[in-house]
Amino acid sequence: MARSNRQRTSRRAVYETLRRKVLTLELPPGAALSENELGASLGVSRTPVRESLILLSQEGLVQIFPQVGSFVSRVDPAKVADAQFLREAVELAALDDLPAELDPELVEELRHNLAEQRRPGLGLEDFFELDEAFHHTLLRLSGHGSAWATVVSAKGHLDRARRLGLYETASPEGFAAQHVEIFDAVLAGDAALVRSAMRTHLRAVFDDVERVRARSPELFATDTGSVPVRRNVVVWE
Amino acid sequence: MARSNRQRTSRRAVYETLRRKVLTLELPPGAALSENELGASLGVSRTPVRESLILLSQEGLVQIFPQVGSFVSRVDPAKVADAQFLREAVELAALDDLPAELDPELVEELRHNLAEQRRPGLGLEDFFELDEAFHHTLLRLSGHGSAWATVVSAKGHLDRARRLGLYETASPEGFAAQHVEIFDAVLAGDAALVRSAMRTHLRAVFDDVERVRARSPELFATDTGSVPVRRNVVVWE
DNA sequence: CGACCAGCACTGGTATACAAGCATTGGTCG
DNA sequence: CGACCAATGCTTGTATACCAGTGCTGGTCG
Repeated sequence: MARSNRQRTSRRAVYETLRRKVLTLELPPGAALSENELGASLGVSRTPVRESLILLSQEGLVQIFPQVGSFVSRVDPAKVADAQFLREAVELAALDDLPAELDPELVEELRHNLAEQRRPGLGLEDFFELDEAFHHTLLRLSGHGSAWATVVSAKGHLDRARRLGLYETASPEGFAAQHVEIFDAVLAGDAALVRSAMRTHLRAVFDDVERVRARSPELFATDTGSVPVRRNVVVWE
Repeated sequence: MARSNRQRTSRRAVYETLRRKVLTLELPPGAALSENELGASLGVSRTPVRESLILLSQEGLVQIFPQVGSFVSRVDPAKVADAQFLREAVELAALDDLPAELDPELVEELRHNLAEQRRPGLGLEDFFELDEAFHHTLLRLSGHGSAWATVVSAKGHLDRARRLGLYETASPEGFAAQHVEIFDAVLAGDAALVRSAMRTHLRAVFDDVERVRARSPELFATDTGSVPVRRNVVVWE
């Protein structure tokens, strides 16, 4: 008898909330995160908050300085590059490994996803969700869907940077078109074309990040080892 | 002014101890992990133990069932395959990305490492350490050394399985020879040869795991969702 | 004898109390 | 006026107390 593994513990809720807020920049890079404050504002004690921060810290989204404070990590260009490299490696390897017969259900899912992406008046957050699902489904298509989890946890830095990029450029249409290009190449079974289309797509995302960096350097880390000052520079509000 | 980021908190010590014990199979798959017992045996309270277990659980090395118990994860073949896939993707992509001029310092490090691997009377644990360092240095050679951290945290399952394999076959010599082969191909700058040698090597590791599985099925998971019984079946002892 | 059921012991989840350490800040002293 | 320094309030780290829920177990009742 399989038991529901879903834990609706308060730690899980806090973790997901905080992670979302960090990724959506609602908690901007550099913001101070006090366990006490967060607990009070979320209506729980320090314990679940603290445990969530530890998890986020392992993902690199939060930095914890003992006896000093916890802070939302600044976007580290080196880590963004790492995430980019890892993601590209995994996604390209997966596409190299596509089966001869594609799962029609997943293909239909992709088709529907792409249609949604082109829906007029689509919100930015909605586009991100569809984008995530698109890439995840591509991985599932090659039978390596569960590797997505690792990619996700590694690409936190990349995601924040991408979001910054889209907030500025505000044109998901170009990316959506690239998605279609990839999808068509997959359907055509043209491995080389799939590879180059995906690589172009992912590199475009990366270039976007670099543009943002030139404009908003304060969100990016310079020295990862340095300890930020306490309360003065806090962006929190 | 850069501050020492090294935290020598008790949580860190507990985490590293537990992780090592899980990876070396000193805590075998399926073993029950009581926060109270562990705390008592390590001389700390539940808190650092608990936080360590949460971290290990995020890595997939431990499973936590609320109000039931925490257990060392059984080796999940699907996760082993995932780790294998991810590792292969990353390492091959890195080797595709080698610079024209190799860092002579790293090359020397690799040469020294390989010499150590062939030292007679080498212990199994020592070989593992060298093996890790070898692959990590290869990544550094391509400038993607920091991506290794993600690979490490994802390949926990793979490592345990590999260890099982080496305990049985007990012949690191074959793997050491493959390492030399890869290294020589890198020096020669033969990208295609590098790729095939590395792929052969990693696949050999994976096949080893499958052999072990046939012999010791009790260490492997069948249904990841099922909750193990409490104290009876415990392998601990 | 067997099925059932209530109590019990143990689990992890959460809240709280205390400890150790850092940074700011305001005052004092040279 | 400036450098120094100690008090103070904040931080995270750790220990402990309590809670809700689970599986086992032994006794009871049919």
